[in-house]
Amino acid sequence: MTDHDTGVAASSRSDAPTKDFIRAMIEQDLATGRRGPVIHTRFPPEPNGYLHLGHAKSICLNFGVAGEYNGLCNLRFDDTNPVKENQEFVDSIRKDVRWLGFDWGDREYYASDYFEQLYGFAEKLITMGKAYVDSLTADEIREHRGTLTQPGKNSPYRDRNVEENLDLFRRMRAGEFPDGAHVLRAKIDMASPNVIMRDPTLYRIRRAHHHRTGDTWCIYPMYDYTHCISDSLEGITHSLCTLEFVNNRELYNWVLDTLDIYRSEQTEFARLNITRTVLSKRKLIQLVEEKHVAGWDDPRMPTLSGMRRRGIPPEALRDFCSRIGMARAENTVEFSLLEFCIRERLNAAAPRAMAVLDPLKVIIENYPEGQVEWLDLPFTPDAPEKGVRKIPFSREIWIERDDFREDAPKKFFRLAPGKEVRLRSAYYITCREAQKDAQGRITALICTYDPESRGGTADNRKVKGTLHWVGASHCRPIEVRLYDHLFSRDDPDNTEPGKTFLDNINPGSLTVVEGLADPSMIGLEPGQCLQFERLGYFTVDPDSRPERPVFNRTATLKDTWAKIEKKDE
RNA sequence: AGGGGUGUAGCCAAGUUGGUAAGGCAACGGGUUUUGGUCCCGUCAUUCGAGGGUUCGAGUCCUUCCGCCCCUGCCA
Repeated sequence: MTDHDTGVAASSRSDAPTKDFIRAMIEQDLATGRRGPVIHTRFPPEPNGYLHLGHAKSICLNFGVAGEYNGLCNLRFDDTNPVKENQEFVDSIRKDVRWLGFDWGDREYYASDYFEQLYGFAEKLITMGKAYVDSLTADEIREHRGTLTQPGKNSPYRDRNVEENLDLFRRMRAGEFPDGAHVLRAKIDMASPNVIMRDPTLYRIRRAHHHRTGDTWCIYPMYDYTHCISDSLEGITHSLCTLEFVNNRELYNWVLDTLDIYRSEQTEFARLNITRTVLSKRKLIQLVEEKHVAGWDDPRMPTLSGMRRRGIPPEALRDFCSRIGMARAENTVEFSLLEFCIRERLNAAAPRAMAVLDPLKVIIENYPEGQVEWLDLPFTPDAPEKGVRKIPFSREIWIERDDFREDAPKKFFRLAPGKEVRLRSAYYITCREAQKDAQGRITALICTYDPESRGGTADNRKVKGTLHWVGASHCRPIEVRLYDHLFSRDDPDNTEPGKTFLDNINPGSLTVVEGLADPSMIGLEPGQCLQFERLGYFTVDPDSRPERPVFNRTATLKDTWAKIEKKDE
């Protein structure tokens, strides 16, 4: 699956999409040799949360192009803000990137590994007169920055001489000043129309324990200063990031050009949005911390760990990322495209099985009492030679309550009084009567079967309906967790005044039911995915125990009947 | 004295130098089917944010206007 030379997974699709603007640019760079013979990218997450689908787009891009053009892709942790970052996030990111199908070999880097070099470059900027220590408060700096329409004002400390700046900066590092007392700023242009260029902060004093450097440092470099130098040090040829960093590109170039060191080319692409979910780390953190979900790996979460637990295969995610395309226009991809990718992959990969989620007892009155027949259910219906599951048929079975109607509408071709249906891989049965309790609720169906129809075929009778079922003699209870969209709106952020995305959480996003399945589904390994025929794809959850199997519904099957029924209403 | 980015179907998205609007998802018809699944076939932009101009010919070039997104962290 993975190619160790490039550290990149092979494409899962043969019909590759047309080249996007980034690949077109890379091909041209390769043709002209402008950026050397080997392209080098990097995936640079901040370890302040778990990876989500938006990151998957970036991972597939960065590792993807490296693989396609025989280049290299680094994994680099952008760990410059110790108050938000920790080792748990680092570990989860490594695990998730690997799970998605990519391998960075020995090229695992940390911005924090460059702290000493970064510091050296800062002293160089000071010596060049291109950076100064500012002693304004944070509020004062904000006031001096001006607004979007008005230029800023120079700080009174802007003209400190090199010696004083150097002395102050060294004492900042030495811990002589309290947090917030000073910052190091680039000396650029307080009147720049690009607000980012108005003497951006390069270093701040922050007494916080860093997950890798411990208490070695009390000053930490800012993103704009760190990222470009990290790219430069690693020899990155193409620095790909999302559109909100377009304005930062001018500063990216300024730092490297001023220092006169190797410069990569930053290129921006549109970040991913999906209907019915949020893909902002801040919001996902909030969902977890305020316990709106069970954790980062809650199967409803758009995190890689949540989707893994839900049972979504990494191949489906890679396919999704290649299908959504790569452009610079804002976009919101419909959730149905992800569902399509999941179903397409699982339809090919998941063995078939039968389970009943809302059981209704069927008694076959002409079937011998005590008799059990073990019938064959093919793992893959289109290739029965690939193996079968042995399922027990007996006088009493369970079917889906949904599959019976006392007053069946015209297009309903499941069970109804007097109607005949096929039981999947078994016999034809005809409903004789429905038994009810005192409240009128149906408790069981009395049916007869046609002994000639074993295997599901008999003469040339037209039987439209085929039902899934489980034999009552051997079945066992299973816990099934049914998931729906986490949010009830296409755009959860589009709220009424005074409300937030949290008000759009779908209260019905999780339903737990107790279903029935035959014994072959007991004791499966977590992560194993099955298709429960006519219902959907279900994946064994890590909570599963032999005495209590637990399944997550990964995706439903397309349901044409539900559409017909809705239309006829 | 704001700057930057971006508009092609319900959604995503191709559309090199102007030559007569790819593809996928969704939707809708039909066929096959022991899953109302899969698979197969078909339909779905006289028009590219709007107006004007250049041209034999404009999504592509020029021009004016409009919409949406990003930027005023000692976050990334």
